[in-house]
Amino acid sequence: MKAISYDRKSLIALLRQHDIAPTHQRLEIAHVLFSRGQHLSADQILAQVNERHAETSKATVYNTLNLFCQRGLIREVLVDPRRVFYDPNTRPHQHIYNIDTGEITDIAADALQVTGMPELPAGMVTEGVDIIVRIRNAAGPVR
Amino acid sequence: MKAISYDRKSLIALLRQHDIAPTHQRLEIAHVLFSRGQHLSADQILAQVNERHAETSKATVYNTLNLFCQRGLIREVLVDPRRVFYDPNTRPHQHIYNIDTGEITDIAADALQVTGMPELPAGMVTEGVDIIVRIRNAAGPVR
DNA sequence: GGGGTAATTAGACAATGTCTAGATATTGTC
DNA sequence: GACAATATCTAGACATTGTCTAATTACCCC
Repeated sequence: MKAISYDRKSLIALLRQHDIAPTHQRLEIAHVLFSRGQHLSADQILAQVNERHAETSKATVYNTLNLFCQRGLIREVLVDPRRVFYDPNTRPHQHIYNIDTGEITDIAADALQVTGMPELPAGMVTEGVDIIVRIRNAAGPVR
Repeated sequence: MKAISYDRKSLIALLRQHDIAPTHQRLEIAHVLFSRGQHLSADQILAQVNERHAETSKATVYNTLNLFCQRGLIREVLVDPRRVFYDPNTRPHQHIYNIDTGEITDIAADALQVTGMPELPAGMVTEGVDIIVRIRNAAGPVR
């Protein structure tokens, strides 16, 4: 990750760059996502935003995450059928998913290369290629 | 797809090969999956199995799909955060997902090649590599 | 055919995410 | 700053997908 300082001003600028009005709640949510740089679920974000004082509702967290996705500020990661994770890193990269622990790790895009992409039907364009490498402990899950 | 006839006897043999007792409900569910060779959600399978006469409960459909997955008879496909799709083709291959229509198409495994897999942490093994190519209509979604 | 085990069932429950209508905040204009 | 217009936020109802439980039913083997 490039070293970016995510103070209040940087976050406001970041939202403005993506045509998002920087409200208090949106800044709180952006702060949680970008300061940790981790892959978090809506639930985890809701909990962290309201850690000290309850100040953001569930609806706002979901609305905001969907808005951030639409505007290209963050990305969805679909690895666990039970919930969506959100990735503050939108530069091209792929993911390793530990099916025992649930841990998600990045793979740099320049490491992984895909060749042999088939022709798409006429009029279709590629929106993105998601790669998930599922790993587990060789000895089996810890019980 | 290899041409396989999925009559009752073949399906019974298929389940037995995977250590699954061939009950009436399991055969119905296997029939829906293998005769169409499509990617179906639990809901779609439940509806198709009970199309003529209601004979299989929701719980059984979910239990059976999970059992089939565990025993390697079918595979989960995670492309839509709202529901899991099940793929009767377990040979190595990847998927194209049309984000406008929801359509899922196979890519033959020998077409797509991935190079540059990073080293895994000690004691970890790869369970599988899932690739999803998200496509859409170049002109934007039909409204 | 009887007894033991495995499978199935209806419906309650859980988790994640969406929607609605009313309240609150923000912004631009004077 | 005050106002109006617009955008955002909220609580809680709702929807959907999937799991669990306790009781019933089917299957299998002797």
